Amino acid sequence: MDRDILKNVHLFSELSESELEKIYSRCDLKTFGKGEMIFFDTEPYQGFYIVIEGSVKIFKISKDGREHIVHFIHPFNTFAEVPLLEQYEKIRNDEFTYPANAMSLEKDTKLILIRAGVFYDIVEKNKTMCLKMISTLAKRLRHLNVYIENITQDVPKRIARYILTEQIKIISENKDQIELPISKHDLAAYLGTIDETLSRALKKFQDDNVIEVDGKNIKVKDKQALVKIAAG
Amino acid sequence: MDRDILKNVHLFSELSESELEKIYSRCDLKTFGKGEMIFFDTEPYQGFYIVIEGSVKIFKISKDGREHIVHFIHPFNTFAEVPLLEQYEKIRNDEFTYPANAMSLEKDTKLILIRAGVFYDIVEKNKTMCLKMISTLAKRLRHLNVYIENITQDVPKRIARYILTEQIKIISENKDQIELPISKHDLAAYLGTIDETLSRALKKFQDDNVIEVDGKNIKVKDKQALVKIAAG
DNA sequence: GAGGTGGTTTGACTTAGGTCAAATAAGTGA
DNA sequence: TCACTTATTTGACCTAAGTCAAACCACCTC
Repeated sequence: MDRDILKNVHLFSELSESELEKIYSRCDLKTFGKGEMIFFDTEPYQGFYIVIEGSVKIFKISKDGREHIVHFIHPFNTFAEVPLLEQYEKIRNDEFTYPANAMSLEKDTKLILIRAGVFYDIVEKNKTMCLKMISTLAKRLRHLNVYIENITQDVPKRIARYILTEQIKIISENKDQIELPISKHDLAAYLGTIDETLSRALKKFQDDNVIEVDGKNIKVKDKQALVKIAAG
Repeated sequence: MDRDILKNVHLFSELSESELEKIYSRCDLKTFGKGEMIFFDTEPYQGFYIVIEGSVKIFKISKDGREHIVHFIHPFNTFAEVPLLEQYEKIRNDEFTYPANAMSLEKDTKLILIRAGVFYDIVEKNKTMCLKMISTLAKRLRHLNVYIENITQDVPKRIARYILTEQIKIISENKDQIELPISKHDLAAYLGTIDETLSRALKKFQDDNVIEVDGKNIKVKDKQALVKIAAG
């Protein structure tokens, strides 16, 4: 791994060369296969991760066995920083587990593990990083707020919202065609539902001529209708 | 208001006298009646609040008009800091609304409003405060995680969990008797359900001899059973 | 091309929990 | 204490979305 990769990580973008070097020399690079578990919510907390390549899902399993995906993490973003930060005041406490499970979604997901001690050393000396951390947390908080807002809505609404916000990314390239970046199973879990319900709802949209589904490809045929459903 | 009140606010607990003075001289004290709105999620962001007396609920209204309470805020805690922090990098941007609604829950809820500018001035010079902010956010994040975990469970489970965690506070005074700190309506909204469903579920618990309900007073008669339901 | 192995879809069935409407109980100010 | 508003409970009913079981499909590998 090239050390300069660390510069792409927003959290580290304003560190000095020597600080980067310090982190680089003390972090672990790990590679995971598709579907491989990165950690369980039962295991002791070691530190947080940065995605370099591939993607990761963060999820919880409810007692009835259903999976609920809370985040997808893409390259240069971090995950599992929260226990670290929450513990800040009782620094270096050992008995702490991860708050959720994490699984690799792609064949060669490359991650960097930053151990708690390394992080504390840096953050204590670096206010900019501290502020960035705050900003990251705030964004995550907002994300969870949206998530909560969504799961209180019905499934078609959640799907419509998902498609519309996904589409925003694509529309900038002038297309009404989007490609799901994840499997339908993961999408269902992310939307807080199950495969069957998602499948049926998509079919209904198709029957109503709102979208056209072909595998992972979705073509929006009636954006107005979709917006209306999403707004509910 | 006494200036020393600010010392009770965890976020400010390690500020110097002069810093406290600066905040004190530049903040607004506001009083709200029960049920009075503090802000709507449509109005421009002004700054964050600190509860001095009384309590506050933070909630969202879904399009079908249902209310979902996300937080209850009690004395010496802050709320609505997130937009402030998220904006940190584009400091002092004006066009921003509150992410949710806030309403006073008691007759004389006293709040302090800290405007964005004041906060930025302080935090930029004070690393401890920065770290505390991180820790606050991290805790809030965890709270939301629990919240999400809960709303994916069925209503009886959510109630059981609520009772058990509420009871923890009381048990320290050796009681199996708890008193709901909020109305049943608010409890229902907090548990992500409606009054009727909450009522029926409580009745069921009572019929099953798990608890005894008398207005806001709940007596736990069979803690084992409750634990079992909560764990489910 | 046969046989796997996930991912996805369909159908038949069940149910938690929502809606609507109305009765009761509690709380509050004059 | 009365009158009136607000909170809580109850009953009858309905529906979104979950379960279970089975079929289908699209890639892979051998």
